[in-house]
Amino acid sequence: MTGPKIRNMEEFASVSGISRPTLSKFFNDPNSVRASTRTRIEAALEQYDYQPNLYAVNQNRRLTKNIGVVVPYLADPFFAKIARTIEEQIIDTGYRPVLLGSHGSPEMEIANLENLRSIKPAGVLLAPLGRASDHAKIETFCRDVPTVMFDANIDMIGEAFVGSNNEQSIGLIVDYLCRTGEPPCFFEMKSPTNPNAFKRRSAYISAMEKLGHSPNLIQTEGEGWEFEEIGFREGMRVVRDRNLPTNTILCSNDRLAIGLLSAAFEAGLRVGIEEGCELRVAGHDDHPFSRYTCPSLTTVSQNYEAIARKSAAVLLECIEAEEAADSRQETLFDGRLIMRSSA
Amino acid sequence: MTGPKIRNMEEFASVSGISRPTLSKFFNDPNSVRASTRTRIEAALEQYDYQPNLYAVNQNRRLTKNIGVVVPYLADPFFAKIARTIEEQIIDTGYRPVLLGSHGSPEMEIANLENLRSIKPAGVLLAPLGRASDHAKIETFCRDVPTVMFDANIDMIGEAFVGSNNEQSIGLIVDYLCRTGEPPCFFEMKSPTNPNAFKRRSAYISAMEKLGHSPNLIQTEGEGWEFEEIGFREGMRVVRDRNLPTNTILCSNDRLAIGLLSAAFEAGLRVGIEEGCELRVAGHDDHPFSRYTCPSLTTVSQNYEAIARKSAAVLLECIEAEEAADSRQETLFDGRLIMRSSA
DNA sequence: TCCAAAACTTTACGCGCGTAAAGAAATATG
DNA sequence: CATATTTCTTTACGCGCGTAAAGTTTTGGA
Repeated sequence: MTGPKIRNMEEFASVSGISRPTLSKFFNDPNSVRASTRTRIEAALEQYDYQPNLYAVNQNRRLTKNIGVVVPYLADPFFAKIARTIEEQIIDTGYRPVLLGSHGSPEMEIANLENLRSIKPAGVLLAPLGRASDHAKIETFCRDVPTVMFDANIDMIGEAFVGSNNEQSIGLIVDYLCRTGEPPCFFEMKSPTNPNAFKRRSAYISAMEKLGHSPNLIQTEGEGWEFEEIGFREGMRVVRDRNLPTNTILCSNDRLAIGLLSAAFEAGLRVGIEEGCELRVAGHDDHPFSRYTCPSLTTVSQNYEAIARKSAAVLLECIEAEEAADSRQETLFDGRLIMRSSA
Repeated sequence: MTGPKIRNMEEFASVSGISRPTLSKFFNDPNSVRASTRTRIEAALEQYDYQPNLYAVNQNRRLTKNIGVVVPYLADPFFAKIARTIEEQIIDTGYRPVLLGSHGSPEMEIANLENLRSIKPAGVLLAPLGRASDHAKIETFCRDVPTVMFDANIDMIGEAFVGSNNEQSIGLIVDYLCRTGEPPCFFEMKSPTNPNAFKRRSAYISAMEKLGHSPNLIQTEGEGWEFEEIGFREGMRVVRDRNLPTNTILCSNDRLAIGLLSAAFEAGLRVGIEEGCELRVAGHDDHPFSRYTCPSLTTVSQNYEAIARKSAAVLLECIEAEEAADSRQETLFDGRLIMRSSA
């Protein structure tokens, strides 16, 4: 960084003694040039600080190094965390992540994709809103740019899907709850925002039936992404009526459980596995805050680290293969039981 | 969208009957052309779907329409929310927000800024890490690109600062707590991650002294952004020792309070304003989850909507003025007391 | 109606880099 | 050491758009 400011690749070529086309190759992929010249270039880079103009590069390359990352709701710490992990993966492989949140809105989800189109991304990692998503438009988008879905699947759309094995994880916790107390009823939204909710519902039902219990669904009203609010409101009703068929509630996700726990607390209902508790509550996802609920929430954690790694890896494969895969692979990771004091 | 795909502005010029330079003006600012031609262009845009190549545009314009938004921690819903609001403001004014989170790391904060440099942003909205930030490097950055700080101030750096009036908001809640019960002690991190913490500490002290009480600080160990964890750990100690000089605790922020409440609950300590409660706990920020703590958290809300609007507005002024302001304005918004059941 | 000002068209160049082609130089192979 | 192969340099063009300059048309005010 001692020399004067370099204005363009031409100038850097003259001061470094390397021809511009070779430099161009180098910046595209440092390993595409001979080791000795690579060393020379890197030495020059230490002296003069230069980096290629991003816009000029991307205008001319047919594929940019940009990778879009779209999540349904950035204010949900779960998505913020998984997005962050994905970003790290992408950066490590030399690409540039572009993070966008859809704020729970299908229109914004499509707007985000259209926006990504204009930066010509090499690929996109999309955690779709799910049921509410505009499937047709997403499919159109996926035909143009390699897209891997994660967290929530949309059948047949995108190059691949990476997510959680809801069948396994719900089975795990239903199993645990039945083993340690009364079989759970299932607390969820009547028309869930998230498509995983449907998988979890049916996973709950089949897990219960396998154990010889009859499933019992508590379906709340409410739309949108204010899950705590919904869990709280409906939880108040459930708790007030006191007409539960069981003392154990399994929530479709942790955020509903957080609202429910809050309602139970306000109603003076003791929740937990300790002596004298009237209710057990369990969640799903191991939300960052579930450790600090009162009582702390028993739940099942998604392996979001693995999901992030795998989805990024699969997308990069697609990109480097430079052609649409002939088959659509789906990868599901198992959940892990997190035993705390609420159930 | 009926016609064939348009490849570039040249083509769009021929099909629309408008010359390319005029189109270029239009896309830069629709109001810079005569109303009649603007109508003609917009009519053509409805028929043929075309939008200028982002990279070609940005390569040649001396200033892009990009605006960087950097927050210290995206997984904190408070920052996710304020960032979202800022993004909306930016989009409304025809700019493109680029959202980056620093993940609590000073290195990543600088890396984010360097990254932004390469996309030549028209300006940047920065919520710095604060104490941990590399002040020198941030200052260097601010000399090159117009930057408005929000949430946390760094003295003399950036074009302006927009944030909360900690003096007022802490005064508000100290006042309330003293009025309705025992004067509070102050629960905070010994070496706080956030610079607002220092302001809040001194605001607490002066508010207490003004009311004729002697201030009392409980300073926890711990570094980083896992505030709930820190609040919980230290809360356990406080609760176990039971040697508080008062039954009222004011936390430096809601996330510490969330951890503290969790600790109190586990220790079987009843928190709240109701009959029979042993402890009152209050927070600061009106964190999205503070409504659902047990008991629900009494706190003071930051006017993040106003902060977001104002900081975006100030930055746009700077950008359109095209010169560094001669003075550095600081705008502080008042907080609002949110009374719930914890205090 | 006339005329100056405003807005437009035409023409042309430049931005910084990707990339193709042909020849020169450096390596690898026997 | 001679030759084949790889890698480099030189040269040249194109990407899509910003923008300046000069000439032409449109507009609006008196």
